[in-house]
Amino acid sequence: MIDFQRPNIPLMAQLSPASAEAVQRLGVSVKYAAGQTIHLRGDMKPGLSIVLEGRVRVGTQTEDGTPLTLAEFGQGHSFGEITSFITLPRTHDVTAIVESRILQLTANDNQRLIETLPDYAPAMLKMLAARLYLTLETVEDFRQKTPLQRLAELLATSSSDGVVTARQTDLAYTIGVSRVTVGKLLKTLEQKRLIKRGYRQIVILHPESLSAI
Amino acid sequence: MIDFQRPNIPLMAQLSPASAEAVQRLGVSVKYAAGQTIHLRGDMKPGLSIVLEGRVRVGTQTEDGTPLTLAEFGQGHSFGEITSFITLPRTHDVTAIVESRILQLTANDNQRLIETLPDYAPAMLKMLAARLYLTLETVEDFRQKTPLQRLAELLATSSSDGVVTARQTDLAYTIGVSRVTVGKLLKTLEQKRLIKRGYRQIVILHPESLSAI
DNA sequence: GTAGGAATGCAAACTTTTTATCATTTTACT
DNA sequence: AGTAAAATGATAAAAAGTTTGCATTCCTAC
Repeated sequence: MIDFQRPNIPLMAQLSPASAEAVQRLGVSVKYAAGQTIHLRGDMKPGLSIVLEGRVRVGTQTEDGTPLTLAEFGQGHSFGEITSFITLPRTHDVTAIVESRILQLTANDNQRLIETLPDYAPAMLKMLAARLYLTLETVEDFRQKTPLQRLAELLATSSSDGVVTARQTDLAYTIGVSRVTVGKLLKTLEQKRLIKRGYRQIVILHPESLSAI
Repeated sequence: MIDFQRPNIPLMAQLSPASAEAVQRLGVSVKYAAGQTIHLRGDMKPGLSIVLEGRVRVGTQTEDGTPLTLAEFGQGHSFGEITSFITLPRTHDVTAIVESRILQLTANDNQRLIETLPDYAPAMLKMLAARLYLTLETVEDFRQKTPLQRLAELLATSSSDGVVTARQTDLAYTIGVSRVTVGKLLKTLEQKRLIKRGYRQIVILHPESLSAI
């Protein structure tokens, strides 16, 4: 097994303490209440955001407006990088899970940081490259893997302390199948004693076997 | 209809003529014969490549080794950016379609360009952001759209002069279904007079209706 | 602590996709 | 020009996934 670099890097962790502080001085810190929307898919408001405190949920909605969760970001993680470099609509909804402080940087702020902080552009490039890599792998998974494999991988990678806290509806959306199918797949995984189904949560009993599917 | 920036930008087109020349001076130009492999999925050889002349094919292989085409890149386009920023294996195979000259830049070269050319990092950031955007949209398409919609979109976006030159096997792999399904879908599109099926090619009769599916 | 909403479990009917084959057409190569 | 390989067209049977519907369980907010 080759020891790859972990391709999931918080932007702030890549910066020197001095640079991280310069970033915080330039941006505007905004407080969001639990559940509050930070921005919506389709918004044309450009800018980079960094989670200073708290936790945010990245997702979309169904046509009928039901929110769906795709991922969560904690402290030090950034989002909205794309819109700070190129004029494009937001790809996802972002809402605060708990009360959170988000550092907001305009495209101009971002430009200035690139010019003034020598380690900023490299950190951003590395982060974007890592995110692109993960996204490309996701596409390959959709092409080549079965829903069961995608589900097993999702559970294995998104568990913390052996527990995945998510609705089946969200798991379903993430791997691109219906909720009913996720229900069936979870049942087969449970019958194989790899997981245990619960309300809004899955307990991972055997992570290695899950990843191996 | 909002006029988005086209998110498919050749790196070299983003650089000033002087910078483009500096890039060429630093890298090594390698000539590849038609059909020759430039690198393979899984390779751990890092580095950025730029197509100076010719055309390359990006793809993968099935387990039995049959090559599959996902995309083609022409002059000015770059590939392998990810590996020049972070130590990760290649995500795709790349081969020359026709005799091509490829500029090879090591991770160190790349680093030096970031430090010395003021417009290099911004160009690279913009390109990576654009590519990430397209890839995220691809993931969303897999989640939300039907194979027919994915096929129609693929045909609409990858036609040049109203013709898409590709095997059904490649179209199938790209949209994540079997060749038989692509055959059926193409048949229904033909019956709707939106396309015309041919050997190794699809003629687009009505691009607007295709995009509208 | 209870009511109402949210999430899950499950079954049946239906639709879509895959797999497996095979004939036919087109192309590439000698 | 003739032949072998490659690609396409098509079909049937099997498998997988979706939709619909409903019962049950769990949780949250009065």
